[in-house]
Amino acid sequence: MATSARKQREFQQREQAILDVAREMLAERGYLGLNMDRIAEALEYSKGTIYQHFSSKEDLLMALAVQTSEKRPSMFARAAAFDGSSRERVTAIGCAAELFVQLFPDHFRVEQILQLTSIWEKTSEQRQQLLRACQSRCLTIVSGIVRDAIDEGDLELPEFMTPEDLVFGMWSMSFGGYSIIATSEPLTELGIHDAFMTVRKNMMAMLDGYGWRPLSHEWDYLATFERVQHEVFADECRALITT
Amino acid sequence: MATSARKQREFQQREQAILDVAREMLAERGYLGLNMDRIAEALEYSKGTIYQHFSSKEDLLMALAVQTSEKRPSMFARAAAFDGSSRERVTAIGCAAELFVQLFPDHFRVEQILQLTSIWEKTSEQRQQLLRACQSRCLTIVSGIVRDAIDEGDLELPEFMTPEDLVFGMWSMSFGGYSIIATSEPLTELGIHDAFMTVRKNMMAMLDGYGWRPLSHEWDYLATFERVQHEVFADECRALITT
DNA sequence: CCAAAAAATGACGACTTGTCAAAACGCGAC
DNA sequence: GTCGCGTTTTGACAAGTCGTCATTTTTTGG
Repeated sequence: MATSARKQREFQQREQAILDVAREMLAERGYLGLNMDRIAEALEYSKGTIYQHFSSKEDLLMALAVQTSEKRPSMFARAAAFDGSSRERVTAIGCAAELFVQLFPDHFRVEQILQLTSIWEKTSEQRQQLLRACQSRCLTIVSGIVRDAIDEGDLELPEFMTPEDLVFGMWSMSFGGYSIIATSEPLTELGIHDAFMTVRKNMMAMLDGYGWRPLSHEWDYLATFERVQHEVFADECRALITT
Repeated sequence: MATSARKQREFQQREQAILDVAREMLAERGYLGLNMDRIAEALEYSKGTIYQHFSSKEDLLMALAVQTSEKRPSMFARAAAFDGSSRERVTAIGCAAELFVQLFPDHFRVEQILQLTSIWEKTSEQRQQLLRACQSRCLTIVSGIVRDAIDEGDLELPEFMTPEDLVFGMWSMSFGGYSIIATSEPLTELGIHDAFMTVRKNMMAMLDGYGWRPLSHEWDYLATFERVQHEVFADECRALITT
């Protein structure tokens, strides 16, 4: 007999409830504090039931990562559709990336945990691919903008450089910057007073270095950044403030 | 009664042996595969003896990180002493950073494991400070070069930007880039054929963007890079090749 | 050679993860 | 209503790990 629709709905609701509890637990007590028994207890289910949804603790972790990761390509797509020059559009991507880490501050932790190979290996192939697909979609969106810039004559890449090489630079800069922000706390003590602003400026410098026109002294990209916040990600920004 | 010198030496040798075995185990089987019982067994000591050296598994991990980390500031210092323009010297730092990750490819993993807050918290305050001190020494060396550049008139930073903000950019770029290289394997599939070279070029673009003279089209910094490899880090490069 | 100090041992308690036989449940048939 | 059968849930359990500490072994100085 096919499982009734109601049953299925309940199953999905429970899965979401597990994820919610797990997310909170992870944020509060870290990877070692995430505990299948406690999750079961908190939800008043038995452990066996939890294991009907996730084959292991690592699989649960991966599910958490997938759920959040899926929001990034959609944010990137909205940013890429911003009406402006190619360089304004890549600025919009920067805005999306920054908002993403601010909206989902725990996601970075989860991703870092999963990058430990011994943990990654214990997760299901299927979920691994879901995660890779998100990454790949993001990269495609950004390299598309780089190609547009070249086609429109705003950018000429040096010989032997592909658009992907430049995307790799932006990726490194943002991933590295946000990782450092997330893990090395006393950045103000090191002389960095607004780390997110610093990431933006360093990114602008790199794009200036490649000669992506209009250069940052010819156009106020910080203003573009704010326009994107208001025009494209108004809801997200509001959510961030009320949090 | 003072412990005899021989005893002390043996103790230190054993500590090193533990670290060696742990390092290998970690490289082979990851964080979850690192196991105190197995370490004891491999060395033919009892577990209690291992715990005389390290108060916990996490403490052992931290010791591993400290041991490798200490080599970075010394490499940075040698790079900073390179005889050339300020921008050549910062290129030398880039060379040191790249060599460091290539010489100690596992170190990145260890650092990433430690960054999981739930693990970091279980390590001793003393070792935490050792690690922070290494980081701080590196930052000081690099920001010193930036200040030299400003003093010598090779660089003017935009208003409201400190030397540390620029150092943060270089740090983000290299940390992010090397992290991605270490964890996202199929980079060639994404269109990045020589990821280390790409990091170098992206770094040059950022410094060009800040107008750090001589700019990269006025000076062949890739040649400088190779000179540094031969003149400053000849031994390290040889070690890398023979590995 | 002996006694006291130091070092090494490994059985043990506490805690986790993941399994699975058994119990509880849901649902249609009668 | 209640019976029977397939499904779902349960929690005791096996296996594995960390870290401890009373006990045993080794070393040292006299």
